[in-house]
Amino acid sequence: MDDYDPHGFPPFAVTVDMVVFTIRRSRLQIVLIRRGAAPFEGAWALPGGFVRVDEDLEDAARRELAEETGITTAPSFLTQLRTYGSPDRDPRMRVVSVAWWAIMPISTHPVAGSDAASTELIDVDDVTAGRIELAFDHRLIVSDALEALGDRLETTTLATSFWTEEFRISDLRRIYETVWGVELEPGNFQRKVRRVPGWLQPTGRRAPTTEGGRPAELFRAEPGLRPLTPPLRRRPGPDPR
Amino acid sequence: MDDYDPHGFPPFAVTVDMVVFTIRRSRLQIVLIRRGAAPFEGAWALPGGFVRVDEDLEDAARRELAEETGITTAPSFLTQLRTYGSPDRDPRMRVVSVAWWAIMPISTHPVAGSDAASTELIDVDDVTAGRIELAFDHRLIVSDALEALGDRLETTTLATSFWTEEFRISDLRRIYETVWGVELEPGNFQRKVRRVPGWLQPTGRRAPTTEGGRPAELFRAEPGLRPLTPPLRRRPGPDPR
DNA sequence: ACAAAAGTGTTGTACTTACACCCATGA
DNA sequence: TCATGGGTGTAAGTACAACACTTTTGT
Repeated sequence: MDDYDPHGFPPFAVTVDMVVFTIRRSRLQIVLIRRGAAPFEGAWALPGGFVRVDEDLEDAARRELAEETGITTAPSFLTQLRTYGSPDRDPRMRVVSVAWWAIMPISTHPVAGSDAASTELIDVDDVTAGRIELAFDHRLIVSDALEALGDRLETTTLATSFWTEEFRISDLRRIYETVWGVELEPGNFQRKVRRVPGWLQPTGRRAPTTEGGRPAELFRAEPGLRPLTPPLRRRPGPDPR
Repeated sequence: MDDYDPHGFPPFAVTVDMVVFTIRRSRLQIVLIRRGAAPFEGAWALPGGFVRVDEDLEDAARRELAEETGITTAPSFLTQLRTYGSPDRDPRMRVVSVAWWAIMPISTHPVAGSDAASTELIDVDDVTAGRIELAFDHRLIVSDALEALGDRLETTTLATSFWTEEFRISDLRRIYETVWGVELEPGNFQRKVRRVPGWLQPTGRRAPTTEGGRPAELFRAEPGLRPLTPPLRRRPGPDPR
């Protein structure tokens, strides 16, 4: 930084973009908004916007999420993804965007239909498969965020951040299946997550049986985030043909 | 981004900072420069500087590394770390810095003493332990980069990027030991890395024996980067007391 | 012969997948 | 009774750490 020049620095705009994951009807979804102005007017886009000059980047992410979507509950998890700054990513000017990803607890998904009329929850599959067009490089950002989420599920207790209330082990399993796009053995999954000391706290209650079958035990998640030892491996074990 | 305002956006400076790892005399080191101007004049700092207005972020990182350190060989690995943008991280103005980390091959470490007189290779330990003071939040950036490096060694074949030429398996083991700060069983390590198909390519040659002992086989690394299956786990296996 | 590093063998334990099987409920 | 999902048992295979042991060089 020897060539530092406080008065002649190039003019950059700095924005934040947010990928907010939630689960609805066993489907992994993200929060999107409809753009009201050019470019990409009418297209779907991630919530986000300008960072203020005295504002921390993470604060900006939280603020823009609340302002643009009407979501008032704080995400149960929020972390930086990476920064996207290709010179041509915005047709009008040079924009560097710091992307974040987050998890919204499931109990708070009256999101769609909130006061922000243009806010919707969209299936991640529809985005990654290209059935939904996103503005700017937002489709790439969503792919990267999905990758990061999948990685964190392997090594940390993050998955339970999708609930503030009770859940069944099969609910937890469906998170993993949805994010990883695989099917997991119910029995083996059960044992693995139960073995993690302290993660799943028994409530003593049982779920009402909905489609037949033995009622499931209900658990509450340990608060906070911890590394999983051993990790829940994504790849189906060793398979060196 | 509905409140997009091309003419009134807040004035941000965007910089890049680089953490460039290399190994010298079995010690993990990073490239640092001496600052020639205020603030932090005379202090150590990471190479880095302003992103140009039409320049890709990664290109800026490579350019600043070359300009500030005189290092002409391209790093064998370069990836984004994260972005640091606390409002008070630079006392003069609002700066958002996109941090990167990289690996320099060992054979190219005539770096210290190159034409950039202020460039030095410094032990990472001296930085993380606070024996060397760094400008701005650069000590935090180094810690985060070290963490990221350790993680990648677990799951990818990245470690061999430290060499362009031949190396011994014990050289490779010392990388892991240095970055993770642990001692590894030579025999077990040997088997694990040999088991990865394609990673270590035999050259048929043997190292001259330096301190006695059977001469080691010399290997060359497979080009590119691959996931390690199974990963080389950092934690000493399962140990649930 | 001895020291030292390279590399292999072996054993007991942990973890995994696959799949059989039992449990507890509603219809 | 049957269907269904919840949950446990079990066996074969993989990976692991620990450590003994053999190999191959220099002195």
